[in-house]
Amino acid sequence: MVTIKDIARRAGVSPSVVSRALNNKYGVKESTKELIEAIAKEMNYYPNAAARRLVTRKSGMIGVMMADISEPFYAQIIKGMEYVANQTGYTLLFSNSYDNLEKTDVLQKMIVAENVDGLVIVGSNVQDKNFTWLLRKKKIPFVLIERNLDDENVNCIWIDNKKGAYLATKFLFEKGHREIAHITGNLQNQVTMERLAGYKTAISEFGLSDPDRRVFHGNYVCQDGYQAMQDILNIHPDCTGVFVANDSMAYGALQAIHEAGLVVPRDFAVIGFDDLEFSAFTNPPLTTVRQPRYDMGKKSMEILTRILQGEENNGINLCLPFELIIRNSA
Amino acid sequence: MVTIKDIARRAGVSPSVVSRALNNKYGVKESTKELIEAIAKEMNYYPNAAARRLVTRKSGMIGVMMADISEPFYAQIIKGMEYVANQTGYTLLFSNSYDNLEKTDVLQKMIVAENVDGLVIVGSNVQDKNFTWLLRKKKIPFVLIERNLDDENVNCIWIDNKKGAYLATKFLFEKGHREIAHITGNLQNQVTMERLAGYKTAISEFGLSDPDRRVFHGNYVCQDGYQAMQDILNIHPDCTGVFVANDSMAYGALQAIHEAGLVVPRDFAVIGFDDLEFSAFTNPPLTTVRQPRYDMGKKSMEILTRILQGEENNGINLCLPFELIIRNSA
DNA sequence: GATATTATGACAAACGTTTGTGGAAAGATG
DNA sequence: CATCTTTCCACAAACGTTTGTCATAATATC
Repeated sequence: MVTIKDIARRAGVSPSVVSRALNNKYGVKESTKELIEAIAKEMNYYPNAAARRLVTRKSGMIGVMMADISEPFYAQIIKGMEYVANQTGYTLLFSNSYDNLEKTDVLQKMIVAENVDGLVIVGSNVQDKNFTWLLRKKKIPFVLIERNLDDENVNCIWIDNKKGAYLATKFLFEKGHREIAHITGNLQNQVTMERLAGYKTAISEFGLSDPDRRVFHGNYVCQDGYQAMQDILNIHPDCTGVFVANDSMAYGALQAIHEAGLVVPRDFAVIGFDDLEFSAFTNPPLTTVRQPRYDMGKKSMEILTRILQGEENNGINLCLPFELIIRNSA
Repeated sequence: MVTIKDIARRAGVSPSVVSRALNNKYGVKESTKELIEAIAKEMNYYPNAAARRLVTRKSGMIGVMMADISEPFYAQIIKGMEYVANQTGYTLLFSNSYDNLEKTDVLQKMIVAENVDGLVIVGSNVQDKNFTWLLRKKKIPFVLIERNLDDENVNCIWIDNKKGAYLATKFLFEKGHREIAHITGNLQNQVTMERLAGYKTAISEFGLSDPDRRVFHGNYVCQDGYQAMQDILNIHPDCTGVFVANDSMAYGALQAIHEAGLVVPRDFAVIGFDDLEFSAFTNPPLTTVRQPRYDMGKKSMEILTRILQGEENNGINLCLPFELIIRNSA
């Protein structure tokens, strides 16, 4: 391993000068700085991250917590975050919070063992006061994606799920559907509840039948949408449209409808939520509510880095626009 | 920050004893060990990773390089890797090698700055001797996924792409298709060439027309499959089947066929490669060659950890089985 | 040319661990 | 009781940086 001392020896200076030179600090002659840089490059020197972190008490890492990194929903968010992380030199450290129990320990490790400089948490339930308390005590900035807390000390990036769900349902109504079902996600999830609320508001507003009657539950995966859709077709043969809480479940619903011998959108209308990459390629292409996922990731990192550089304070609350993408499934 | 010294003071022992106690090392009395553990827990102690890494010269991290973490292809691989990483306590450090230029620098950082204990590289072209040289010199074990080098010092996990492609093409032939096209991936990629070779072998063997005539190129994304399929339909109206080098492009192909007013599989047969989660939900569900992606990820980490624990040597060459998944698109 | 000022670099401490070495206390053996 | 082991723990060095302080050399000022 080539260290700062090796370079110092070769350059005939002390290690501290090398450190200052390589970090563009004040107090080293231009010519020796150039010499040192040349030697460092020639010797293929990279500063040891552990040593640097130990003394600076900064890790140069941003922790990213999500339910399950392999969910396609997160792909664009990650890409957005990486885009700015690459520019600013931060390293992203991912961690899955499959269930909430684990989360606390994973978080602790990220915060106190790995010493992350900042944190972005997407879609988790952070009622847990312990958690924000720790972060605040250690003054670690964090931003929540898919959450809208009205705490003016926490940064949030979100979309208006209720309105999105409302408009999706309304779209079905305007297409002439009167018996509209809804497949929800996990009921512990705040987003689920917001979308459900938007659906119910629309149903009530249009004077349709009891809003609770046609609500079916899933957990945001294809298979659940498939199952729920089969139930809907069995229990409510008069149904002609469904608003599905996310695209993955909508895929399953499309298949169930198809297998029942019905044709979308002629016999049954489906509208999803998220606009995953793949939704343009379903058969028929899925009408859905687009979330600006790439932007969500990008903004989250931008906010974080600005706070870390002292250019901005906590308390950003960013509501991003969604967009109704009309394709052929409704 | 609560350090080992704080615990030592509270327990009335020296820091070294605390370290040994917490790491289950020989030489500390059972009762004091229990005392120390209790205090550590009460004070919510987590060892500082930077300090530990600095002295042990081990990072507890495994670097993972892939072209683009947001590609759905990698999701299950990642999940497999995480499954064993969670058990063994390693942390995964991801990095994208969008293009090969960057790769070297990213790798250098991973290896010499972050000090990763091991590396898994999926799908990259590692002809680059510089690269393996550095890893070997530093004795960092690594495993290549989707590669089959006959260097007996490097660990490889792969599937027989040529055979898979051959069987996929053969399947179309047996279904009665005589004019079979192929949409390839990026031609710089070894996997692409293997699948192309399998296709050509089949075409030649069955005495079909010049194998090169119906080969079209894409770059593994939906849009390319869509485009290539349109070209096929225009240029070769006699074509009735296509073997597509991966599922993403097959999705695009399905859509192009559908938009041309043709029905799959009645008018045109499509067979893909990979078996992404989503392929069961296309319309019609996609017939494809399944790669055991979860297993690939899992095995890669298992091999790595065994090597790191000295239980095994380099030179593992693991050929995993693929499987022809017959659905309704062919 | 003497003094004041600035530019440059050397020195050493610190970050929080791990680990080799040695020493004291406790126990075993005769 | 003397000696030999063993058990347990304290001490100190080391890992590769960064950074505050101080010394010297170079330059400027009069």
